[in-house]
Amino acid sequence: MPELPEVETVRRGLVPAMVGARFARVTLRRPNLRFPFPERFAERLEGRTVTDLARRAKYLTAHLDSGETLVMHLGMSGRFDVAMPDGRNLSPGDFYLEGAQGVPKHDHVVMAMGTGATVTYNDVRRFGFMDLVPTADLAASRHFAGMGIEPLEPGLDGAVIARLFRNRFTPLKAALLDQRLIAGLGNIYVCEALHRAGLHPETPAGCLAKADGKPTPKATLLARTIRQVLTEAVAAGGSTLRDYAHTDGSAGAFQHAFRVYDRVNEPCRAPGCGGTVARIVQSGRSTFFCATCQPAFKA
DNA sequence: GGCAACCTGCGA
DNA sequence: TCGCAGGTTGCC
Repeated sequence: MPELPEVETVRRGLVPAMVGARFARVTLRRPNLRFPFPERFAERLEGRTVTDLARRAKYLTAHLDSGETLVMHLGMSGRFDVAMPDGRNLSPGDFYLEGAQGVPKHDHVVMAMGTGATVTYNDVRRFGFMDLVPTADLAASRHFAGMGIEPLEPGLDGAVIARLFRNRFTPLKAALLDQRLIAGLGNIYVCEALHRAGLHPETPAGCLAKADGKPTPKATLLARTIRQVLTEAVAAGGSTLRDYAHTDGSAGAFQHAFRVYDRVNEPCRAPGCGGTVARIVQSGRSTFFCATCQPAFKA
């Protein structure tokens, strides 16, 4: 469940259980997720204290007092179950449905903290991964080298979009999904941001830059709608889709605010539009848009 | 650039 | 049974 707002929601849910806490016991239920776990993974965590839990794009980074950083990515279906010592369950972002036998399937990593809290990583499809990197090398690591701008940090504006997209013929949809340009957007929020900006997803990305490289008004608008949709989604606790249950009120709610995503053949939610949401496939993935709000680009 | 691959589950 | 799913990678 992993675009920027969901990962940020997870981060906030993990902070009370992890920051300042020591790993007492780390149990791996299998040798790998998407990649093998690092050498001596559990031993390198056990006894170490988490000094800070941050997010970069869709990655979580837990800084340890050992000088290493635990890097975590949720892939498509990764999530955390957080059991606090007082019995509260803070599982952030979403919740898995308990299996028929009441045993959660796909619990791959169990982290027992010295405080008594237990943090369990669950990932049905195992596209997520964990890694340990020297904190000093983090920015240059394979995970973060070449990563694009953080969209909610100050700086993403029309001029940046124009500079990043200038001379590119790739469709806007693909350009916005390219983590080397802007890092943190995924399928949902790209569709939503393009809709709010009134931009057709097949528009060549370079169309947002004028001949002199300056931003078009649409570039400025897109920068604004990206930040707007992400900010609203973070405030809503992210989006929770289909197969996840809402159990204690902290699951995401932004899916109710989708204007186009996963709404093919339903009415466009733009005020007074009256159009119908369409679905196309771009680089193998669904794109949802409203042809009325987002007309094909004309040069 | 696109596209299949990684893996599992769900709904049509 | 097939198609589809919030991501990323590596190979055309």
